[in-house]
Amino acid sequence: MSSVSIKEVAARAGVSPGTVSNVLNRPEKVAESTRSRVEKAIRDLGFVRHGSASSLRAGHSRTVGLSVIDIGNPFFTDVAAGVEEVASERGYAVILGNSSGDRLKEERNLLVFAEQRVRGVLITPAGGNLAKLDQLRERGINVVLVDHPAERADQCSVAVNDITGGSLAVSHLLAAGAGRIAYVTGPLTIRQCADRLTGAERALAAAGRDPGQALEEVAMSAMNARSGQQAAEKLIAEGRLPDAVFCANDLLALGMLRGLLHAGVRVPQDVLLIGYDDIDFASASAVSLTSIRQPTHRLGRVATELLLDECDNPESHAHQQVMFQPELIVRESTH
Amino acid sequence: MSSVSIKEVAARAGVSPGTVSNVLNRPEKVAESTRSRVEKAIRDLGFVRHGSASSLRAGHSRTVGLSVIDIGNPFFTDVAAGVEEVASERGYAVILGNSSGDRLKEERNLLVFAEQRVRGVLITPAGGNLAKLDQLRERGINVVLVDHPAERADQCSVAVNDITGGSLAVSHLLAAGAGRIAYVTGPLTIRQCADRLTGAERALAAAGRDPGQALEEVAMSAMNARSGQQAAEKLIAEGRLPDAVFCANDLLALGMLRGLLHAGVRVPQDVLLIGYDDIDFASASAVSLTSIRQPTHRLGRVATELLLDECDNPESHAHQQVMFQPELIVRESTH
DNA sequence: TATGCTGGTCGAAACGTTTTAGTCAAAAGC
DNA sequence: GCTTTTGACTAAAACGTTTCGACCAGCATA
Repeated sequence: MSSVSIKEVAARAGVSPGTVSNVLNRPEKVAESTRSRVEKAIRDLGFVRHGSASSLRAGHSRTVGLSVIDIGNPFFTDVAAGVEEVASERGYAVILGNSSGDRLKEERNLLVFAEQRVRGVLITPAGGNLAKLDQLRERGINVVLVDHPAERADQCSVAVNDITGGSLAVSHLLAAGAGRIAYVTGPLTIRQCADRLTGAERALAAAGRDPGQALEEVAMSAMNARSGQQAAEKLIAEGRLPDAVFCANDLLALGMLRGLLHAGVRVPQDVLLIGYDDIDFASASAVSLTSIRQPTHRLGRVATELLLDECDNPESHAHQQVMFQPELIVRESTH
Repeated sequence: MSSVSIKEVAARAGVSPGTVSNVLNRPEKVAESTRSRVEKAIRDLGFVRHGSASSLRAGHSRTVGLSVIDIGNPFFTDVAAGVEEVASERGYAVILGNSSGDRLKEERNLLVFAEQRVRGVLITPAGGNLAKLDQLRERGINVVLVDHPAERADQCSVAVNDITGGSLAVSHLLAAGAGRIAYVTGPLTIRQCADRLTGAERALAAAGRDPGQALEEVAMSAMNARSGQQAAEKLIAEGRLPDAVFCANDLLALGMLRGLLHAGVRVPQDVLLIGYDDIDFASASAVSLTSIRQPTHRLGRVATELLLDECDNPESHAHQQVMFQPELIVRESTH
């Protein structure tokens, strides 16, 4: 109820409001003695700066918006944790938006961000709203793309090379002796899924195989464990079990694993299995899962650092399109 | 850059700023013809209300703070998804804070929330900061406790009965023929862990067993899969494998499962296993996991509804301490 | 002694809304 | 036909900061 304002602090410390503001924002500008007097008044009165008033006058807030595709996916959760970490270190608050892959929902999130006059936006675009993002930029809100390489050079982005990832996975399967490989994926309209496929095909070509022969695509509509299990059942029912299965994410792979084991197919003896993302649960499954690790947490951290750098040093800031490299983590499922 | 204000909209529509504000906030108060004229001006100019200015003057923002203990835990993720859903429906933005179980970090989050003058706070307390929460309330910021029953009647809380949950788990194990049961848990200073133990003991007592005899506690410092596996290794090494294992959460249970299978112990033939939370991965593990389901998503939704009701209808609002009941989900691991 | 600096502080004008009291014309009540 | 009421709108005062020019004392320079 009783919100103490900067004026009351000023009165108690016997200075002007402007001086209190200086203590808050540029302590070095005010004399030691008055500073400590003001600080005491702040403590005594339990003063807390009014963020809205502050950002109204200052022209910018200390918040960033984060829009993710699926807060339930450990991949995004890890990213979010990294974002929150950096933002918190720098005194920024994170406004969370979950687009659920829905373009309209994502648009609503962006509107909320715009209303809050966030300092910047971190977004894994669900698709279709790239023009909206440019509008945000025109409004002076910086945008960093997360897990999505920027097409243009005038913006920052942070991503992981999915083509390399796909190659890593398939090369490993080939080295382990696989002949026919199934690629279990989500919709190929999802960039990540498509890129991983490209990588897989390149690895096959590099090994002298014909991708059209050696690789079978199994596209599911969702990318969760249920879909993975359905894919397993399908492969088994149709009697065309491959030597190895490459799943576009770990949730699919875990479902696949369960489906295979359930039908008495042994992993890795009968079928090799590799996932993608290396979520925590990948190592905890009954047959621990070989996977492609992405620096998820790092992704979130770097994206946020880039964003805040762009905010705090607008003229010295150089846009960067950071591309991380994925890493193969070998475990029981291909061993 | 070019932020259009309400004044410019007013000028273009040939009305006063106050009228534009009315169109925004109480459209029914303004005549049809002017309203549509103003709305057109808003669209033409791409006006977006300045949240800070709005909340400065109005005295309250349209944001809520959410402080969770571990954003990496699917339990909290599901809660957060529910929160985000309701908040978004009602036009509120969610400010996310991750306390990592750290009291200082939690305190920092609360400070950020206070600065942002959030309308309310949703928090799963990490411990020790309950006085700080009262301070928030004095400042007029409503607080709803999440997964933590309120001790006093003057506040809202949403929780799930962990005693019942513990009883459900152990009753089920007893019915399945278990004699000696191990309870693998995190620190018993965590309320949830302690309550689940209490429930377990009650179930034993109700079945005429002596809890001191039939139940062995194995307390680990962390509640993740790694700890679960360590617990399994410990039980096996010491040669005191029980008939059944009750884990205080699914992460522990998944680790336990892996540890047992790895050592050639069959689940459920040799040892029955039950977890807690029923996270998605529980059903996707190689031996699907019997677990205690909590209405996680619901928890988040109801907590947010309660909070926003308290904010929007301060006088008619009745504080509620909602207690949900957990549910036993039987799967292969006890079958 | 006059002049220019400098470090420290002050006062007041913003920032973009919301809200309250007030204006004014037209409709309604008697 | 006069007052009241109503409906639609306006003008201006807040809300709590930040920032900018002004100010002033003290000190060094000339």
